[in-house]
Amino acid sequence: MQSDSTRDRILNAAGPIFAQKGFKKATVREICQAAEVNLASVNYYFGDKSSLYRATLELARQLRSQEHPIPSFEYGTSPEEKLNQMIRSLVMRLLPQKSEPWPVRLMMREVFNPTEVADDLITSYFRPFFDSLLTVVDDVLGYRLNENERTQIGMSIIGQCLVYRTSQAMIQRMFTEAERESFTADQLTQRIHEFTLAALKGITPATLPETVSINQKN
Amino acid sequence: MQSDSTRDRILNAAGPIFAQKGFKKATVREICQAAEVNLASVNYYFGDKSSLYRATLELARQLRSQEHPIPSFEYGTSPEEKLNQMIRSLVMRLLPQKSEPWPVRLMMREVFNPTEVADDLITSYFRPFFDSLLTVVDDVLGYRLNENERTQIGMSIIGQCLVYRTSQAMIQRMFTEAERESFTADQLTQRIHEFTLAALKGITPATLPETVSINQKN
DNA sequence: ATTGATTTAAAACAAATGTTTAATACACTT
DNA sequence: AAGTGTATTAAACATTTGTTTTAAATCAAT
Repeated sequence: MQSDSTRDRILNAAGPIFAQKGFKKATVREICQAAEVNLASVNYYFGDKSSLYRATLELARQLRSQEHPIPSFEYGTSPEEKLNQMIRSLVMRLLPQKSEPWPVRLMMREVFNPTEVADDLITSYFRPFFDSLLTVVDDVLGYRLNENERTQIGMSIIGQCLVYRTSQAMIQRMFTEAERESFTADQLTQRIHEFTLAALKGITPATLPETVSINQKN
Repeated sequence: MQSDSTRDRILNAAGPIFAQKGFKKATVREICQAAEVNLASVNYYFGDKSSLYRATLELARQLRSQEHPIPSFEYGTSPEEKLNQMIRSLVMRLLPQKSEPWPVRLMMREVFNPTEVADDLITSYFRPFFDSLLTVVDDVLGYRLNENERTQIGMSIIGQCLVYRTSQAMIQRMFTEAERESFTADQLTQRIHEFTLAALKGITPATLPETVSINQKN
């Protein structure tokens, strides 16, 4: 199938444009011009603009998931080290890089300004990560908090990481370039890890039904 | 001047619509219909759509700033209590409420998806809050961290609060309605406060003049 | 090479939308 | 009451943009 050439050119051109401008602001003409194909090609190959968007998002997920899987830990990894890896994984995904791959940006856009494709993306991509993170929290604590507190602590952790993406605009305007350059993945990972670890160590389980000890202990 | 009537009707109608749909998706026709004025009135009174948007944002800021000033503390307030109040202030502003006032939503939209009016909004509205928060952090610690760490700890705190707004879509899809209902301002304030306080207490300052990382591997 | 399907190309179409115009109504002054 | 400046209205205009059409070109198989 040599259709590959044109169809793929559209897909590859649409990715960065959708990622940068979003579904509404990106125009079919713009995409076709970037792909150097005729205006009608989008409708020919994808039916309409929406379907092209879905196809682009699907491609993004494929490219991305094989690149940044949820961390899997080797036997013997300490809970603290697991937590560190989870945080690093989050920060690495979220931190806006110089040449940020468009799949990341597109998926982020979809998550924070969902159209209608977001459901699947979240349940199959973020939810598992979140659950995995909570398990690590259990590990660090040595016991499992009640659901409510457990969830909100998870939110506190990802909140610390997310803010560096969601508030990009704010950061850009609140800090000098020099300050911003210190926001490296390594440094942020370390700081968030330290902050979180200290918080977990110091937490007194607010609601104490008999906190059941879980996993390997015992 | 009975023009007041029409001009104000436009402004008041534009507020909620811009807040909900953003500048691009909100249409002049829609606004005029809601205001029950003629289509041409927007251009007659404001020149063009952009100017109307700016006027709306200006109104939003006026309405809002007199309602939620930065907390000022009475003499004798403990550092911990100050921190609690700052966090509460943030959470209250950020938590999506059932009947959320449109000025909040509009300003949030502008902050996270800035058009070009955002600069002023951030420097005059958020930056002072952030500085104030950092001062409270100094108080709680009893000393002042180096700029870098101090800033990033501030980010960790506001990140915990911001996430409940920026990730609304994610939250809606990751948690059941019952779980979400436990995300009350009071409870979140308490949790974030506890988490943050524990983190601050447990932090080992890397504030020595030389930036020596103290990551003690275990 | 012929034929039939597929792909590309240019133009046209239709709907949405910001803006302008030109006529009319209104209120207030003289 | 006439006049004048302001406010309102309906219609038109111009542009953008997603989509469709129709014809030409290309390719693969017989």
